[in-house]
Amino acid sequence: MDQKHTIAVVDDHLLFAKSLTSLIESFKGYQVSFHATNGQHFIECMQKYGAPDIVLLDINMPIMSGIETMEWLNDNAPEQKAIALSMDDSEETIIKMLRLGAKGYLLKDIHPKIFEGALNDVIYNGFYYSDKITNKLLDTIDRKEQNETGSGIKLKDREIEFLKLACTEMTYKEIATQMFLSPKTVDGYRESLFDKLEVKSRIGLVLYGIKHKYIEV
Amino acid sequence: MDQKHTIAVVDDHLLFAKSLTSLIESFKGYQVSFHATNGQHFIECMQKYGAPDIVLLDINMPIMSGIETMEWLNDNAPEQKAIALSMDDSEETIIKMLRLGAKGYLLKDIHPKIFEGALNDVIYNGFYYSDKITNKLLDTIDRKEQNETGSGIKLKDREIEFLKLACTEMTYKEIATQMFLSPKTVDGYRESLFDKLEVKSRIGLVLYGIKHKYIEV
DNA sequence: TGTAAAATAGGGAAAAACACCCCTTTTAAT
DNA sequence: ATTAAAAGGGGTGTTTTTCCCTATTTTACA
Repeated sequence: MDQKHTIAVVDDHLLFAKSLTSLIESFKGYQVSFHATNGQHFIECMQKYGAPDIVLLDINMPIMSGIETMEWLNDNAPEQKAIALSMDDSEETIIKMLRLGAKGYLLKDIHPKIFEGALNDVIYNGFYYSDKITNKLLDTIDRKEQNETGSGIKLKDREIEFLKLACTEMTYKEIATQMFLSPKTVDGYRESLFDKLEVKSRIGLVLYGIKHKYIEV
Repeated sequence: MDQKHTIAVVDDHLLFAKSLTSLIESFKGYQVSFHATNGQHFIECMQKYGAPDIVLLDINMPIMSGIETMEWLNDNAPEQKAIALSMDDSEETIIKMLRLGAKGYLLKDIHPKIFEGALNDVIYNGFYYSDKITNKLLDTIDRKEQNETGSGIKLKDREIEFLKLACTEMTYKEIATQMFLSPKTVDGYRESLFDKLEVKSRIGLVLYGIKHKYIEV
C-alpha cells in the first residue's frame, strides 16, 4: 500500500477548498487529485483526471448542488465514495444525502483530527457517521414517532396556499377573494392553522412559514 | 525583514480555521500564531501569545461575534490590523465592519492567490479592498443618493428594538410594557416605521425585519 | 351505501391593529 | 439663545383580527 489515497474537493468557496487541500496534503497517505467548483465541473474533472477514492461534496453550490451531484453519482458511478461536507445541519438535507448513498456527513466546524479520522474510516470501513449527525437523526425519529411535532407537520395544499397568502400584507378578506372562498372559510383555515402550528397570531403564521421555508424572504 | 508576519485566525469553524492555517503557512513570509473560536477566546489568546500582525475575523461566531470583537479592538487596541472574513455579503455588515476599522473585508469564496495578495496589501499598504466589496458599497451609495430605496434605511436603536418585538406574537400593548413605554408611543413607532419602511401592516414589518436581518428565523 | 371527516360558510362579539388628529419634554445643532 | 428634530404621550374613531359557536355540502372509504 504505497500509493496515496486520492481526494477530490468539490466546493465553490475557493478559499475554503484550497485551504482544505493544504490540510489534506498535510495528512500522510492522502493527496488531492483535483478541485471542482460545482457538480458539473466535478463530473468534467472526473472524466479528465479519473475518479478519486473519496469525493468531498459541499451541499450549496451554484449550477449543480451537492444533492444533484449525489443523484448523478448514484446513477452513473454508484461505487464512488462521497462525503458531504456542509455548514447546513438541517435534518432534511442530511437525510437526503445519506439516502442518496453519501458515506458520511461532516459539518464544516468539526475538528481536523476528526476530519482525518473520518477520511480513514471511509477508506477502511466504508463509512463515517459522527455523533452529532447520528444524534440529529435520532432526534428527528423521536419527534416523528411521538407526536408529529417539530417539523413533521403536514399541511394540505389549500392550507399551504393560505399560509403563503397570510405571509403577505393582504387582509383576510383579500385572501378570501384571491382563493375564491368566503372570508368565513378563510377564517376557518386561520383557526385550524393556529391550532395545528401552535401559534397565536398571524405573526406566528408568518414566522412559521419562513422557518419552514414555505415562503422565501 | 527576516521575521515572518504573524496571523491570528478567529473562526468557530474548526475545519475551515485549521485548513486556512495550512494554507497561510504555505505562503512564504507568514505564520499563524494562534487560532481562536470566538472574540472572547481571541482576546484571551492575545493576552497569552501577544498581538498578531493581522487578525482574520469571522463575523458569525458564538459568544462574541466579529462585530463585537471589532468594537473591542477599536476601544482597546486600535492599532491592531484586522481583516473581516465572512460568507456574509450584506451591505450593512460590511459597512459596519469597515467603519469599525477593519482593514479589509474578504468573502470566503475568494481565490487563494487574491487572499495572499490581500494579506500583503494589508501588511505593506495598510488595507485591502476587493472589487466585489467596493462595488457593493458603491451600489449602496447609489441607492442612497437616489431614493433611499433598497436597504439604505437607517433605523434608530429604539426603532430596531420595537421592530424585533413586532416580529413576535406579542401585542402592541405587551410590547409597550416590555419597552417601558405607553401603548400610544408604541403606536407612534409603528406608524413611523410603516411610513419609513413602506409597509402597510405588521406583517410587512416582520417581512422587512427578516429580509434585512434584524431578526433571525 | 352509510358514515366520518374534510371543506365550506355564517353569526356575533371582543380585542387588537390601524389611521389621523393633537400635545409636551428633551436633545442636538446652529 | 433659538430652533429644529427626536422621543414620548393622548383622543377618537374605523377596520381587521381573533375567538367561539353552529350548519351545510362534498369527499373518502369501509
